Amino acid sequence: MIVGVLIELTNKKLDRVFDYKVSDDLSQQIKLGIRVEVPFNHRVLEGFVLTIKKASDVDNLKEIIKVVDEDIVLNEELLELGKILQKKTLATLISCYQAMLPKALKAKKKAIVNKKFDVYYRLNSLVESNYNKTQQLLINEFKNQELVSKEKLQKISASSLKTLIKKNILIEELKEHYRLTYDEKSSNIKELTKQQLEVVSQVDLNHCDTYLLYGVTGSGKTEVYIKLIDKVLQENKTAIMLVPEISLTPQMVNRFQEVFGSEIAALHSALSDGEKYDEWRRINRGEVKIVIGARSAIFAPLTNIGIIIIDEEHSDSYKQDHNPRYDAKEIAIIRSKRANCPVIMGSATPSLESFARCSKNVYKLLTLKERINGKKLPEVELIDMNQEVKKGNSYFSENLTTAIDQNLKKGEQTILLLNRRGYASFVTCKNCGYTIKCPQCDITLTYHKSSNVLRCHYCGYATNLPKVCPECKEEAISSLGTGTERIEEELKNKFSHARVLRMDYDTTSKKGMHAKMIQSFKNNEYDILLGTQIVAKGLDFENVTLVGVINADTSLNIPDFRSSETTFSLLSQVAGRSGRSSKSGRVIIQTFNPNHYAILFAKNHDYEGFYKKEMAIRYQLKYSPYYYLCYIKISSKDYNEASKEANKIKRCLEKNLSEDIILGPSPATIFKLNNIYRYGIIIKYKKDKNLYDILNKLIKHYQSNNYITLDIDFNPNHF
DNA sequence: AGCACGCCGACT
DNA sequence: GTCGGCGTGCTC
Repeated sequence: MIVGVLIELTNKKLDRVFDYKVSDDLSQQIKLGIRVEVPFNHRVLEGFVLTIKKASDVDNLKEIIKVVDEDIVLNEELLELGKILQKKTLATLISCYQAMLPKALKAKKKAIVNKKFDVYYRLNSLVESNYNKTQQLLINEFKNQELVSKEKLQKISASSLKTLIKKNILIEELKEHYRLTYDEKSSNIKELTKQQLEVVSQVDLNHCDTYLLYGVTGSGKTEVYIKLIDKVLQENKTAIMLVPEISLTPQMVNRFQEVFGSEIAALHSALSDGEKYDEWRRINRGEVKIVIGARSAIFAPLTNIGIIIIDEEHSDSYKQDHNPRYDAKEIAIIRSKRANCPVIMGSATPSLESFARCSKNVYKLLTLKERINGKKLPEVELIDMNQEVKKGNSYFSENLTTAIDQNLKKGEQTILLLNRRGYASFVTCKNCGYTIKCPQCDITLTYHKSSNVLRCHYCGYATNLPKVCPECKEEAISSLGTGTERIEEELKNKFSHARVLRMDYDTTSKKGMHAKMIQSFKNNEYDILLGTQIVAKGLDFENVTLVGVINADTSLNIPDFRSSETTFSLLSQVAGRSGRSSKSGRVIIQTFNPNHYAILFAKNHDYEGFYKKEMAIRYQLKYSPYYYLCYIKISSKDYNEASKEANKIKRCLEKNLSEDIILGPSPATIFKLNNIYRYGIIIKYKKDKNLYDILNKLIKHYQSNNYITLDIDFNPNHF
C-alpha cells in the first residue's frame, strides 16, 4: 500500500502530496483524512493521508512511521472543502486543512493535548473467606456496580489501593471524560409573536436557499433561530450556529443550552485547547446535534446538516484576516448546497453586500420590523461637540452629564461607548508635534497608563514614556486621545459615587472575565458600563435606559472605504441596547460631524436610507458590492526590492487583466511592520475569468524568491 | 520550515 | 589547522 501524504509545513514548494510506503501491520489503520507520522528530509513530521494507491512514480519510497489517530480527522466532506478553500483563497492546501481543525487535531508534531481520564476500579477476585475491614468495604461498594470511581473509594487509603492492585484484586480502568458538561434543558421554546412565526414559516427547510433575516434590534431574532433549529432537529437533522466572536458566544450558548441541553457543542476562542478538542470529538462522533461557535465552527464535522445560521452577519469577524483568508459566509453557502439546507444570515444592520443580494433575489429577504416588547426604538439625540468644546467640555457634553446624573438618581443603568476603532490614546510633543512611533512598524504607539509604557499594537514593542521629546528635547510630552482609562478617570471625578465597570480588550482578555463582567453588570452591581465596541454587540440588559456614545466619529476617519458602514452599524447596534424592557430608553451621541450621513441615518434608525445613500457612493467610486476587490500585498526586507517587484506585478496585471481596474502599488496602511516593507495593489473586477490564472502564475513565480512575499486577499476587510 | 553541506574569514 | 557564519539545495 502506498499513501500520498500532505505534510505539516506551510511552504508553497512543499504544498503537495508526498508518497510513502505503508507496512502491512499499519495498513489496516490507514484511512483517508487520518494523520500519520512520516520521515521527511532528516526529521519526523506529521501529515494527512490524502490518497491511497497501489503504486507510485517515485522509487525508493520511505515508510510511514505510525498512524496518529484512531478516528478520521478530515472526513470526506472536509477533504473536499479544503480543496475548494484552497482554490478560493490561493493559500496553501495544508493551511486550509489546518484552519478547519482545533489545535489539538492539526497536523503538527508539537501541540499535544491530552484526553482527560477518570480512574475507575473493577473488582477482580476476592477468594478469602475471612474478609478484613478493607475487603468488607470493597464488597459493599461493588455490591451494585461493576465499576467504582476513585472518588468513591476514598475511604481506602492510597497505599492499600496500591497493594490491592498489585495483588490483582482490583483492576484499574481509565474512562475518558469530556472537559465541558452541559446541564439538561431547563426551559421551553418561547412563544413566538405573529411576526416571528411569519418569518419561520417563510423558510423552506428542504432547499438550499440563503435568507437574510433583517430584524431591528430587540426584534427577537434569537428566538426565531431557536424555533428553526427545533424544527430541524425534529427532522433528525443537525444545525450550525455562528456568532461573531467570544463576546457573544457565552450568552448564546447559555440560551441554547436552556432549550437544547446537552445536544449542543460550543467552539469558540474562550475555550481552552483541551475543551475545543473534546467538543470537536463530541461533534465528530455524532454525539451532538447543534454546534455554536465563532468563524471556524463553520467547519464543524457535523453530518446531515439541516440549517446553518449566521448571527450578526455584518460582523467582519466572519472573514479570517490571515491565511487562508476565507469567509465563513461563503463556506456556509457551499456546505448548504451539499446538504441541501438553508442558510440564515441575521442582522439589524446587514452588510451592504448581503442586502444588495436580496434586491437581486440572490438571497431571500425576511423582515422583523417591530421590537418584541412593542416598544419603539429609542429616541436618539445628537450633540455637536464643536459647540461643547467651545464651552470647555472635552469628553462629556452638558446633556450627557445631566442624563447620566439623572440615571444615577433613578437607579437605572448607563452604557457608555468609547469608539476606539482606528484610534487610541497616543503620545505627542506639545512643543513640536512629534508623535512617538514604533521603530519596527511605523505605527503610532499606544499609551497604557496603568503600566506607564508605550506599546505597539501590531508587534508588541514596548518602551517607557520618555520625559523629554526625542525630537526637540523639550519636556513637553503629553498624552492625547481618549482611552477608556482616561474616560474612567473623568467619570470618577464627575460622578464620584457612581460604580463604573470598564470593559475593553485590556480588562477582558483574561479567560472568563468577559462573561463575569456582564453578569455582574446584569446583577446591578454597577451603575455605568464603559467600554469599546465590545459593549455594542447584542447585550441585553433590562435596566439600561441610557446609552451614551462619547465619540461617534473616530471610526469615520480611518482610511477604509467601509468606514461609514462600520460607523453606522456600530451606532445603530449600540443605540439598540437602550430601553429593551418596559422602561423606555434614551441615546445620546456626541460627534464632531453632526451632519455626516452615517450619523444622521443612525440617529433616525433608518437602515434603508443609509443603504441607498451608501450604495450610490459605492457605485460612483466603484467599490463593493458593485465591484469585487482583491488586494495583493508585496512585502520585502529590502525597501527597493519591494517597490521594484510591486511595479513589475502591476505591469503584469495590467497587461493580462485589461477589463479590470488596477490601483497602486501604494504603501500598505502599515508600511513598515517588523522591519518589513509592504506595498499593496488593489484590483477591482467584475468577472474573475483570468484573475485566478494570473494570480496563480504570480504565486508560482515568487514561491522560490526569498526576498519577496506575496499575500493575496479577496474581499479584504483591511488594506 | 529546517537540516546538511560547502565555502569563506577569524582565531585558540 | 578548525570553529562557526550563512548562502544554497532539498525534502517521497
